[in-house]
Amino acid sequence: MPANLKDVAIRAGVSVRTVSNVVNTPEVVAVGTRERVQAAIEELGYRPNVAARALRRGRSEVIGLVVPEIDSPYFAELAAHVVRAAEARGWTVHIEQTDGSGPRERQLLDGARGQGVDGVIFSPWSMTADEISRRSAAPPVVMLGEQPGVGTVDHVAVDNRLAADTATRHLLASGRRRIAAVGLQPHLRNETARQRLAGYRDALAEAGVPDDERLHVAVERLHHEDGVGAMQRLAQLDELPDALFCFTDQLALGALRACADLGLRVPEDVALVGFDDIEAGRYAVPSITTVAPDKPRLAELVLTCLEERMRDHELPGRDLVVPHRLLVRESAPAPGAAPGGAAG
Amino acid sequence: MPANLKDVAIRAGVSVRTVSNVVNTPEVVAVGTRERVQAAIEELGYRPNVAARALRRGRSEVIGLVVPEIDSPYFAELAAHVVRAAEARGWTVHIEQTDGSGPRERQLLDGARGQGVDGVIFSPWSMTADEISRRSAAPPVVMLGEQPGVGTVDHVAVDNRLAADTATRHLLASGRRRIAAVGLQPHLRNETARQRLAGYRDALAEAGVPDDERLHVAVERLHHEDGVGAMQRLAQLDELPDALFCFTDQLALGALRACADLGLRVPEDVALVGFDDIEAGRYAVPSITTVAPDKPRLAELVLTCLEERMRDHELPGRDLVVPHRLLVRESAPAPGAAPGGAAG
DNA sequence: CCCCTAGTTTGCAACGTTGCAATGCCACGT
DNA sequence: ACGTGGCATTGCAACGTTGCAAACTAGGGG
Repeated sequence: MPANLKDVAIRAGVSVRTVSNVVNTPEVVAVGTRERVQAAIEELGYRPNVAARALRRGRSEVIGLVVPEIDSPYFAELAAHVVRAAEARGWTVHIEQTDGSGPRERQLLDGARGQGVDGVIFSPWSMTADEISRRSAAPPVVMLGEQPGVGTVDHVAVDNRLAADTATRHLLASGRRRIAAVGLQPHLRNETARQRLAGYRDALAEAGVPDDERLHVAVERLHHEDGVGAMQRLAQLDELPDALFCFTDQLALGALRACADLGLRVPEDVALVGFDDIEAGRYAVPSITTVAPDKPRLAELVLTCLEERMRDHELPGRDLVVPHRLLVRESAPAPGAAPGGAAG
Repeated sequence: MPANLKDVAIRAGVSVRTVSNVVNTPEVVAVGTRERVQAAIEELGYRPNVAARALRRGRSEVIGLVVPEIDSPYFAELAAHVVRAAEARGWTVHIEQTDGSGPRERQLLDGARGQGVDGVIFSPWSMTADEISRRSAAPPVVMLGEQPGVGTVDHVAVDNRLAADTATRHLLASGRRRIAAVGLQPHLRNETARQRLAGYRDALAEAGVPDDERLHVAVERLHHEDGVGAMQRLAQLDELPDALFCFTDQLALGALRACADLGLRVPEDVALVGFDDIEAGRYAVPSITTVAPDKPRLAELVLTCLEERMRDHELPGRDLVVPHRLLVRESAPAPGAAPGGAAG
């Protein structure tokens, strides 16, 4: 049985309340008493019971991180930052996986709310902001990823449309004209993918390059294997694409693998741009040119957002943008660059 | 304010206790009452308060997963399995990162214990089983990774020595003789690395190949960049190695990248074997031959272990082995295999 | 010598839930 | 009509903590 306040109180010869004060507001306790109590705490190895504390205080100091899959490198890297940033605030992080399924997202969001977390970071693939807003009350929610319209929920994301535009322009600038867009998920209400497609179209339109729908490749998920499949399908077109804008680095890495199998050289025959800047993309051969969201900033911003909402539950929905930059690497080098050279 | 049992009780015209019964043991409640109460629960959107429940029951249904870094693909993949397996048991998972630092491991292990988790899955890089055993009591701990001796704590791992032996034999069988071992971490008490080195030596000894210490490469961490550095250092030896046994796939991927930069062909000039079977290794060019632990089984086993220990806190420390297999892929093909072909 | 103040310490109640054991109710058998 | 047994429901207390406000102590001024 772990020691509780009472045990410590008896040992130190003070009241339970005083021990609680030593733990929570040591400055109001006389030095002598404080030391005596602290000694008793050490001796008994006392740790506050978080359940009791949460019950009494009405706060658990736990937040939920609800993502489609924690083993996708992007989410894993993000989670690492979130956990660190949470720790700096004295919070711990619950992880839940939705696999991107709508029912599961709904269930978890409802579940997580009763689950005694103080806030939820939610990365939806199927649910829209609207739907989420409607499930009112309880712990504040901050969404990852863009959303159409402004609900009552905050959302934090890079400017996907602009980023996709930048990425596509980069390919256009190096002379590519048949640029495929890989990563649409029409079976999900994936607003992020839509924004990226929109940005891709912006760039094509601006450059006067026709938007050939045969170059839009839908995928089931966003894993390596989907990238392989996408490239294989593209290879069957009458005319090969000369570049791929992949909506995630994992897709790009899959496409890269498929290119190798198809005997296509990257970037000579096909250039590749990815999204997310996952670690593996930096070390691939060739290294993957990618759009890098500022992940530490993203994590920090999301937590700040939650923090503010915990203080004031009535805040209106906000729409926060995280900076990003295009990291030009080997799979889609700068316009006139000489071939070869190390990763960025 | 979320509804509580009392609100529901009033609405349904029954006692608080009956509502509690409906929630926990519906079979003891008369059908009519049950339906009335369930309706009230729906209407008020009642969710049990987990803090109160945990306080009263003495169990939180939360387990802690303490790993060095959640963004390492191996741990991310493992976490995904652990979360899924936990969910099947109605548990949620807290994630904590130690960065492999000893003090931090100690702190978290102690912290997590007071933190109201029912059990801890702990993946140490610095602490030994001995040390962990000594920090007695409170929630049960199951360790990931091998440990010397048998403490009072369970540990679950693949047979690293055997696996390393198999991997090294594979390289020897294909004619390699100067095989480097990459991934020692002498600055940590990393027993896993030691076991892998031991297995590597077993294989060399058996084959009568001298164990050249210059081919043992220590690394700071186990990331891609460490693999790059290791390969670079190996390239400066008088005589190049003709194979690398890397203790993680990330190291192997880093080495692969370095080989490309050094103009070394894989596997023709240098063969690579990794460990962990992370997704990225399956799609690399060439794909990485690797030792694959059965991760789903590992997760399942760890949770079963915890479950048993929750029931009986006095169980002796156990030493559980998870199956593994060598996946032969392109970076170190089978002995007489023709070059080329797809990943496994 | 007493009162007041500031500085410490304390008791009580409550957070929402569930274990325990008691109570109430009804139908059945005698 | 009455006792009995079984099912359904209930009240009380407690889990460990902290908010609140009261109580106590000592020191200084009147």
